[in-house]
Amino acid sequence: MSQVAQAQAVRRDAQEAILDAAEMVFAENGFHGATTRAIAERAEANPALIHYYFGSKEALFETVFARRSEAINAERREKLKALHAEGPPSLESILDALLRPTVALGHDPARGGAHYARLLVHVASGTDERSRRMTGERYDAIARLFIDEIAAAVPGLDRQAAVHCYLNAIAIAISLMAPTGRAQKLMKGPAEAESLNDILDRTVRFIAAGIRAMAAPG
Amino acid sequence: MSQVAQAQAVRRDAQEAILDAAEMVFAENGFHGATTRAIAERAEANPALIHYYFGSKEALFETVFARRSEAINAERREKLKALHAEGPPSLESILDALLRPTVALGHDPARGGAHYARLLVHVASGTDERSRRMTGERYDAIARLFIDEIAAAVPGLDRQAAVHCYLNAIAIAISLMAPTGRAQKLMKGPAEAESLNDILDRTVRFIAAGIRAMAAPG
DNA sequence: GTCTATAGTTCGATAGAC
DNA sequence: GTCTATCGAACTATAGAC
Repeated sequence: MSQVAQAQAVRRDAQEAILDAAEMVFAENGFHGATTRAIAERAEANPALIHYYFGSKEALFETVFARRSEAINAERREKLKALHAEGPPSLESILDALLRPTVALGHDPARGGAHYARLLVHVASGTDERSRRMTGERYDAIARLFIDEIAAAVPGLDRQAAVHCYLNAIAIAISLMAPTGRAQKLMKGPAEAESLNDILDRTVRFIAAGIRAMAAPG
Repeated sequence: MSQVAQAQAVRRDAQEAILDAAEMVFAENGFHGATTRAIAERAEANPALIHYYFGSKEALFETVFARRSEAINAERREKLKALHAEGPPSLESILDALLRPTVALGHDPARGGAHYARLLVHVASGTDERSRRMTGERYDAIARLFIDEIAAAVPGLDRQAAVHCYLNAIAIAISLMAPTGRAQKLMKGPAEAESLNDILDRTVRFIAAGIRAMAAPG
């Protein structure tokens, strides 16, 4: 490796180290609860590098939020494509394609997205202007795609109802992304360990039944 | 009114003005995004009064969060009591009793709880230690009560499933508390205005169907 | 390209006058 | 009980050395 290539590798690693650290620190307490100092410290990088690479704390936040969104939505589209290759997909398989890429973030350590999952909870449930804009920019297109899929899979479901069904599904997905331990706390007896597939199966069954109930009149 | 009583009235109003202002400012950007200066400014009170009355920003935050929680849960218990006076309540009526007092906060201006609704979204969806503790302190008891009600209303639903059903219901309720306009944004055509009763009716129908699907095996 | 040092604000909290 | 004034710390961001 030439000296130039090595320098570029170091430089790229430093940027990614900052992004990884920022993902962790922003996940903990959101945008306002994080400090660029804490991010630089965790990245073992110089505080000034954050501004050199990203320009501002705000720009770093948006970069971190955007970084994994394309991979998530690409995975969703691939799953949809695979489903359609086998004929009209079932509502359950559509919901699995929608939920699995995000719920897995918090439950599948191999993916390394646990911190992004918590960050996504912050932004997706935020009511401030920035959160709404960022959510829209990265997730409105995929939302419309899945709303159309849901509407097509359930006869009698009009588009307005499909939108509400999609938002209900996402609301539940958000609550599953970042485990808070509240379920275990509310159980009376000892909680059984649940696999990702168990969680998705029961959740998809719940949402699918809810959606079909919205198609029936009255 | 005596001078003493008047002074006490003024003092009580100042405290409440700070609480009202804090509710608004904390609602906007959460705990870390709020400043005691902004709260004092909006309350038209002296910044030092916040520490005099409440001790710290942290204590003020917890006081604001707790202030409306008892009223919300008392309303839920009253609704449950009224339902039981007419025999075993239906699942739908139980869910209405659970959701209406919180969803109404954001949609019923007369209640004046729109800011608390947004604050509740922050805390209830937060994954940090303080959010989890505060949610547990104020809402775990009522959660266990409704989990028992749901389990009793749906034959074949075990307690573990009832806990998940409750959490799914709350996740959807949280998404409805603070309107973000995303539903309107995702509609293709012009959105029809929805009343609180319309929102609750369709949401209760969705959740009830989901819960009943969890009772059936497989 | 990466660092040190620090500017310029703004924060939560408090001391002390009245 | 309520105010003014301010402290010390922490913040984002940047200027300038290397």
